[in-house]
Amino acid sequence: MADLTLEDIAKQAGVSRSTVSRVVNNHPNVSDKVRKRVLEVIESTGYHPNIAARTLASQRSMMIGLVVPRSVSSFFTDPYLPHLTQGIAKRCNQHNYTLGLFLVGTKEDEEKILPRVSRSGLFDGVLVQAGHRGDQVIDRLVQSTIPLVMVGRPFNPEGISYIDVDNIEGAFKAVDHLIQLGYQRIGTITGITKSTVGVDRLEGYRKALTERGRVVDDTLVEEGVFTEEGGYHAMQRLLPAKPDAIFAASDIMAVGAIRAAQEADLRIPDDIAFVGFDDIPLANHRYPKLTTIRQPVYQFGFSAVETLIDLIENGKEPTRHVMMGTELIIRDTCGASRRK
Amino acid sequence: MADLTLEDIAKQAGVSRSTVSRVVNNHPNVSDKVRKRVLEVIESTGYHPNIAARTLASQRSMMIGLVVPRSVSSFFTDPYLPHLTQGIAKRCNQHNYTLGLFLVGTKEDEEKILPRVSRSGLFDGVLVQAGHRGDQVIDRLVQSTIPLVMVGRPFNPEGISYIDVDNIEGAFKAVDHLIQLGYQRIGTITGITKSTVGVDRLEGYRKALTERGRVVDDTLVEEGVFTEEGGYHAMQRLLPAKPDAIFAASDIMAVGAIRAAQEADLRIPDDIAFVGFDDIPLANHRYPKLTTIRQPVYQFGFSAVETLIDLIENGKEPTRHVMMGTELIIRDTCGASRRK
DNA sequence: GTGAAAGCGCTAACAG
DNA sequence: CTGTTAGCGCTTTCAC
Repeated sequence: MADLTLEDIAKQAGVSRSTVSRVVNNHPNVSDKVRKRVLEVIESTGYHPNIAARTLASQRSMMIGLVVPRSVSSFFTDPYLPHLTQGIAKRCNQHNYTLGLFLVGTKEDEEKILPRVSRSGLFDGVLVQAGHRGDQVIDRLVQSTIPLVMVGRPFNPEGISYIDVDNIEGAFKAVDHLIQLGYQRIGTITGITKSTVGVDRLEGYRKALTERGRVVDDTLVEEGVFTEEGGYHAMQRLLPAKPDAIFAASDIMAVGAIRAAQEADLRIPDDIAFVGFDDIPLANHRYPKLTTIRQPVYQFGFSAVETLIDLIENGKEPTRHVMMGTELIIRDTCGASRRK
Repeated sequence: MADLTLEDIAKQAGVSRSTVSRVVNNHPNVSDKVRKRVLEVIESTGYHPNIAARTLASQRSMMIGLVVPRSVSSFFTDPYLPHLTQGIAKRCNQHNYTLGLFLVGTKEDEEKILPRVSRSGLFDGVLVQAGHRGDQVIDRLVQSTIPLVMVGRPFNPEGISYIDVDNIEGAFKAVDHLIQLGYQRIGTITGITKSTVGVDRLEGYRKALTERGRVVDDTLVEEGVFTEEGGYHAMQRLLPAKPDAIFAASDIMAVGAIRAAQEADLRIPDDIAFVGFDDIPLANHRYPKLTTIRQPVYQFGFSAVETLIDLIENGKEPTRHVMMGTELIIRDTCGASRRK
């Protein structure tokens, strides 16, 4: 049971260590007879290869790391990351990779984590969630030679593989929907504009208004951090401008914004409409239910893992960019059912 | 930069490999002079030890795994696990441990994950979130010889170290609070009673009623899964019994229950009061704000890691049991401010 | 198709 | 205090 080695199995099966190794690794050059015998011994003994030894000898660990930078503060506030992590974990399992998790909370964490993930050969590759412009961890990881895939477009994407949705287009759909419904004073709560998501969704908002011949009124634009409270406070700042509809750059901010509106005795969607972004489970579990732009977060995880494994096995060049689609999900807060 | 070995450093510093190893591992028997010289070479070359080699030679990987069983379905639905994971990750960093994440989603995952975590020597120990009675993963992990700490009390705790809160006492506090406020028909939405949390919080509910001379009315008790929808549906079943207060065994269920009550045109807390359990961030970001029992989830993570490292370094015997405190957080949904 | 042998990079006695 | 010497358990040429 405990601590069997290749040698032990070899002895019991009456073959050499190499042969057992070949069997374990599914190499072709083993006769069916021998293979069967070895497999039986392995089965009956419950042997499992020692991963550290295998890693040392093969220079492949079959482990990848997921790094969540410090500037991604919302790990347990927003279901986005848990959801992404699930997708990643699932795909790792399917490919027999083990997932290492690195949540960077402080400068101190940063120093401890970086060497462990970028050198030392323990990880074959790294997944990094995009964060704010200038995040140390991201920059330093990108500079290292380890295969790397970012989830979310970085500001400076040269030479970096990443997966993302078209945030401009997604935001465009949201705002255009509000325009079609006849709202006149459409405001937006942008995410942090130190992130590409924040910038892109704001641009989508602008683009929709402009293309429909509206003017962008800066008093209707407020920046918030990507949290419930961020949305709440941004909405409070927005209220004096009397918007009749809001596009919030994330569902969780939309939830906060709605709370602010409700506290100001506004009815939703009669007095003010909302569209969010993400389609988190809560969006469909609120009262009223949130109209939003769905992005396939779980699939991000799948795609990120696939891409990373591709990089590991086939080299980092050329750079891979995967773009995934978004979808407008119409529910109650946009007022579509009453307006049209 | 790339692929330096101990040998390289030794050569450059003019010492033996062992000496460099001693310096790297902070062994005492090295003269200050030599230590300094070696450290300089390490610094200037950017050398980092190869972890696989170290693991193989020392039989210690400095890695622990976190296993989330299949029966814990709410990984991205409830902030509990993300929060716990954060605490664990933080403590791992501080102790220079690397965290491996295993989310068991399907039977298939189970088969792939178990050998990777229980044998193969890759992990020095495992943290397991408690799940339902009879969960395969938990049982099989417990049977293996790997050091293991459960987060949450298992049904059969013999020989198993775990950390938990006193759920009976916590639920007691919640229900007693409602009793003190004068509510007469106090119902409860229990969690899944295939879990110890579910069982214990129900027992706390019963105990509070009984100790205050009330009778437990089974029509006021409904079981739900630990999700928003679970709470929503349980509440719908509870409504005909006309409760005037509800203790929900988790905040997320309370949120669902409140939605059901609101859809039935009940005002909160005037028509019906609510107390939850957990104190998730949302509890304080809802309108009205949720009265709840706070449990120190982040600290669970800390404590679990500490305990596991203790087990790894000092042996699994005797079994460790850590109990942490809960706290009643009074907000709006219990109606305390209006009643008293 | 199979075996022998040389490492992978490090730790840990054991000498000295 | 420092160096020498075995391994740790596996992969991977290279012969046969």
